[in-house]
Amino acid sequence: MATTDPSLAPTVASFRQFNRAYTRFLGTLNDRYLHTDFSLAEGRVLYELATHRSLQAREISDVLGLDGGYLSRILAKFKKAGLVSCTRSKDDRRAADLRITRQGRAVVRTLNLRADKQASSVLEKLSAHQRREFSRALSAVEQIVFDREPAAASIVLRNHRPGDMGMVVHLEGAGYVEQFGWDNTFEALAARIVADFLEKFDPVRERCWIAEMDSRHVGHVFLVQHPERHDTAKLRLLYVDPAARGMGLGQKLVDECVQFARNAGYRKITLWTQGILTAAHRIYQAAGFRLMREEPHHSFGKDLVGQTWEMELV
Amino acid sequence: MATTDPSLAPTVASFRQFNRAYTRFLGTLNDRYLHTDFSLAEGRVLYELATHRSLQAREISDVLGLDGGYLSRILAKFKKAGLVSCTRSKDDRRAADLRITRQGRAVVRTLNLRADKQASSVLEKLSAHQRREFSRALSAVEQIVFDREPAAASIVLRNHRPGDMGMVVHLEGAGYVEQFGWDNTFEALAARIVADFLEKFDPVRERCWIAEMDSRHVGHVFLVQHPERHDTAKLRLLYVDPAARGMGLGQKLVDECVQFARNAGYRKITLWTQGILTAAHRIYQAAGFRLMREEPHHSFGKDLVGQTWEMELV
DNA sequence: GTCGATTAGTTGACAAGGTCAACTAATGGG
DNA sequence: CCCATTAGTTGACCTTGTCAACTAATCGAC
Repeated sequence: MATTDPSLAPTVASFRQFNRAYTRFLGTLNDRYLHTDFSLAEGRVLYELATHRSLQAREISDVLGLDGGYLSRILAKFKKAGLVSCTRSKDDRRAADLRITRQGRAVVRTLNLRADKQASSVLEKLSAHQRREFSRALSAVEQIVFDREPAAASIVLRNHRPGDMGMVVHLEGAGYVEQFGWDNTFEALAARIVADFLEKFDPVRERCWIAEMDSRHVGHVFLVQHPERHDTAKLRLLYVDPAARGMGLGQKLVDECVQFARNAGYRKITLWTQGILTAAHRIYQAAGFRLMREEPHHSFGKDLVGQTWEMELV
Repeated sequence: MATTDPSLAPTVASFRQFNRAYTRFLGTLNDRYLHTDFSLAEGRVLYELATHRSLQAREISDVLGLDGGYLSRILAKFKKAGLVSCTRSKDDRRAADLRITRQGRAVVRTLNLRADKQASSVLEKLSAHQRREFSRALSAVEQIVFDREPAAASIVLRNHRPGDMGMVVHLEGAGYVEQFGWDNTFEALAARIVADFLEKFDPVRERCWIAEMDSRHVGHVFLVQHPERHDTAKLRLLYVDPAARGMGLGQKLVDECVQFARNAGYRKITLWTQGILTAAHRIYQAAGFRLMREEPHHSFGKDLVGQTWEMELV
């Protein structure tokens, strides 16, 4: 029965401690649902009704996993209080179409207001930076605990802001070391690239895109002026975090670069990459790049094959 | 009633969503407490008894916030099952000293094992990197939601690893921009400093310390060889995150530097800082540095006063 | 069409978890 | 010594939620 990996132990311990503490926290939070006459289950039913034009009891009990009998009584209470109206369904005369009434909506508004105020009271003392950190942490926990597949739609591209270059170096450094066992001279290279980028940054001819998912930095790419040739752009530091793989993010980032380069008047884009980064090659190929040269070299503590890819812009 | 800051709204929304989801998660998690014959409350009482040699009912109900009558019944059940023994207290013959029995401990072990297994089942598919991220995220959430004062004891100093330099740049870049309104040329400078550090790193004469609190990077400092003078060390990039202020971390980091410099045979340590960083000055002063020179300069988008501090090592 | 299986919703019975107040017995301060 | 207080127990009761039996409508197969 050697089911549990012992190296997981510290994580398990903090996870359990967190769960204990959060159980207590949510207990007081949901205590007599925000000091109203509603139970948590009732609140959830009302919320469900408020977010749909019309529902049947069946659908509610399915979604919320409530016992049919229990739900029936909750709905009876709501009907009596005038919070929902109930008409026999046209299609199926066993079922009843439930709709929230004007009063029902008023109650939901009150509940929402209270819940918002309650949440704010915990969060109001946070600085803007802490707020971002907090959102990021919540989404990280959710993703792992609920095994949530992140939605591609929730990824936002934006330009760089202070602090971003550091994250770029961090992700590149930690990522390639973990995945390919490179040493930290690679991190040094990344740091130098971003330092150069910031210092010589020409907003008309150069750009950096940061991909964020729920405020978390999950990818990036740079397009910069080639140091020697004025009509050539260089694509650098393309990165997609493991948390956001398989969502076409790499392609999206490269496409942004190509489009920008075209608009900026470049005639050619070039990039340098490594032979082992096959996932990236597919992206470059799909975007229209072609492999021009390969040369072996020893860098980052490994024997690697450097590749130069190019793309002519029409 | 304009109590709530509107810019907090997105954070509040994700916080509430998280709470809803976590309520459900903990509900299934604690459902009939791990499929044993114990309720969650019973489990907590037993846990409390297992972690203390001897307790009185009063203490338990205080700590766990349980109703006295309810607790009494829970304890009656435990006594009947032989999980706790109960002797009238010597000091106060109203009260009873409760102790967990051998059988009781066996039950706790079983519960713990199950809880561990359950937690592992959520976490086992994580990579080492994700595990660290997860621990970090949990501790960030805890700190904000439970307003936990971090314990100075929980801060660990270690040397740099891959990914750390990026975090250094990130924290410096985001931190000084947020606090003092500097522009991102400062981040560029930080990136260049860490790139130089990694490339020329001499482990005998140079060092970087990373301060971690619950796996989160909350501070750092560098001690490097002075570029011109062989007998002089340079202290660079001292940083203490707002989350770890007031715990003497800055002092601890500087002291580490001084001690290392002494052991490495340096005769002098020098550092360059800015006039507005008064909190840091106190630390340097306390460590034995003296302000040598000041000169105004325009950098990072601001008018600043550069300061050179030095310390002779005996 | 019609018959049996299925489904929507309701209802009664009941169990688990938890609260409240009254009670006993011991303590402790004036 | 007396009265207010405290530790713990117990009975009454409430809320939440489950289960199974029930009615009424529907659906599919023949």
